[in-house]
Parts: sequence; structure tokens; C-alpha cells
Amino acid sequence: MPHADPAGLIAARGGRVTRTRTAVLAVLFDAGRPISHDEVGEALDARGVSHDRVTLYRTLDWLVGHDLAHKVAGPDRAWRFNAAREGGHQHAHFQCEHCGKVFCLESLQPAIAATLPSGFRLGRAELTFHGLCPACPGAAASEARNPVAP
Amino acid sequence: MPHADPAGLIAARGGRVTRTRTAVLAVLFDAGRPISHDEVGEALDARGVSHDRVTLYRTLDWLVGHDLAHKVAGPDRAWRFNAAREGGHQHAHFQCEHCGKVFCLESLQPAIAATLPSGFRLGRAELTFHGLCPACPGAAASEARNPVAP
DNA sequence: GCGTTTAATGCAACAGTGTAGCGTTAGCGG
DNA sequence: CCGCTAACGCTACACTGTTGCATTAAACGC
Repeated sequence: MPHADPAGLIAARGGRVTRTRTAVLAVLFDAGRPISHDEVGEALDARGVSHDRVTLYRTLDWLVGHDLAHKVAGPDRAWRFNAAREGGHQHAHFQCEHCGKVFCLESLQPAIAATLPSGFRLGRAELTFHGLCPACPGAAASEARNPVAP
Repeated sequence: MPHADPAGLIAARGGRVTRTRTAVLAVLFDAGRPISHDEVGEALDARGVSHDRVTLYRTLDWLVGHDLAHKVAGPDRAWRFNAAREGGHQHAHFQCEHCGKVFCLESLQPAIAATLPSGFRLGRAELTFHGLCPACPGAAASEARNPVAP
């Protein structure tokens, strides 16, 4: 089975199985990476599913609130959403500085041997890499400025 | 010497030394942590420095463009700015989920033994922790949900 | 299948963050 | 002091995300 069925997951959370919800969740599953509200809208258009901007926000929030999706801050001031995976959200992200897309790096299990200063209580760690994705041009100019970090 | 002098740094970059620029840079130095555009504005008010909203954006962008400040995405969809330190930006951040403040964890030198998939070209890595800062109440509820990440 | 309940939708209007255009001001060099 | 132009500050705008409310339709009982 490629992906869990959206309708079943939604029903299992006690929510009504609506056209928008199932379509949005299916879009998130298919995307496989965090996508913006706008990209979800385009994908819905492509599938011929009508959608209101506000309803889309509410649908995405509902999915997040019911642990079916995650919400991550993007490079521009827009949220990105991706389908939740069982076993938490333990992977790093890669943000392309050229096209703005965000990729999940599932394979990456960085050894973060970090000890927080006293007083800070850790909820969750987020590791994000910035650079250029395989699909984007070399753009030596923007690359030369920051040789490499840690 | 507590902090480098803003006017000198600005002049060294070939920029005009104006009231707003020096004041903004001084504010960033004093803050010691990434602060929002709005917080900068309040600090300017407190110092009796008049400021226009747009000018503030442009000033901050100028500072970022001339390596005098860094720009990091905040939990809400607003940028945070902090004064640049020599030797790059090699530290992690901590975002409080309660008060929204962002702290720099200078002492933290996480061992990120990460190997990116082929095709991805790394520019810079960003490690952010989310949780509760020392100043915020325990709020056991919001803490219990996510035991700990990586 | 039909009606009832109410969650979910869709519309309109709004709030906050960030940007573009442009005339005016003031920093710097002569 | 004068001129040039970077920087300012004002207006207007674009985009992301939110709130309120009337309408629609999913689930449930009959």
C-alpha cells in the first residue's frame, strides 16, 4: 500500500469526511514534502476540487490539530504543511534558497549532542539546511558567499 | 569594550552614518538576541529616535545585506534580526513556545554529522530548539505532548 | 429514502507583515 | 557653503492569515 487512505484517517479522528479534507490530505501525502497553502490550492485545482482560501486554511489547521499534518515555517513568511508520519517528525529539512521548496531529509539522523543551558525546557528540535536543491542552477554567486556552516 | 561602535561599522561598509542606522544597530547589539521589527521600533521609541516603519525595514535589510545583522524566521510569520558576530553565525537558536522570544545559544556547538543526499548543495545549517524558556511558566500540558526529539 | 442536526463550507471584511513608488531631506565630499 | 545622491518618510499596495456569519451538506435516526 502506497499511502494510507485519507478518508479512513479522517473518520478515525471523528471528523466528517468531506471532499475538501480528503483531497487536501491526499495532496499532502502525494507531495511528500512540506508545501505551502498556495501549492495545496494549485494541486486542488489540478484535481478539479473547488476550494475556498479560508476553508483551505481551516482544513489544514484541522489536520494539524488532529495530528494528520505538520506545520513548519517557510523561508518566506508562509507556513508549509506536510502529511504526518507515524513515529513523530524526526527528520531534518532542506530549504532551497533559489526555488524556495522544502524537502524532508528522512535519511538524515544527525547526532545532535546538545545540552541546553539550565532553565530551558526542550519540546522539540528542528534542524534545517539551507542551500540549493538538485533542480536549481548552480548560481555560483549566491553560493560563494557562504562557504559552509558547522 | 562592551560592543563595537555602530557608527564605525556602518562607515566601514561605505554607508552613510545616519541617526536611524546607528540607533538600530545599537539596539541590535544591546538586545543580544534576535528581535522582531516591532521590538526594534519600540526600542527606538524608548531612545527617542523617530522612525518610519518602511525606513526601519530598509535599514534592517541594509544591515543584513552588509553583514552587520542576520535575519531569522520567527515562530509567527515575522522576521527576527540580530547583530552579526564575527566568525559567522555558528550557533543554535531557542524559540520559546510561550512568549515567542528567540535566544541565541552561543555555547552550543552541536555535532552535526550530516551527509546530504547527492545534488543538494549546502549553504548553511540552522538548528532551532523549541520549548519553554526560563522566564515562562511550567505549563506542563504543552510540555508533555512532545517528550523530546532526536 | 427522507428529515434533522450541526459540522464544515464559502463569502465578505479585516488585521499584520512586508514592499513599491516617489518627492523630500540630509550626509558626505568638494 | 554647495551640490550630489543616499537615505528618509509618506502613501499606497500585495500577500498571508484570521474572524464572523449565513448557507450547505455529511452523518445519523427514522
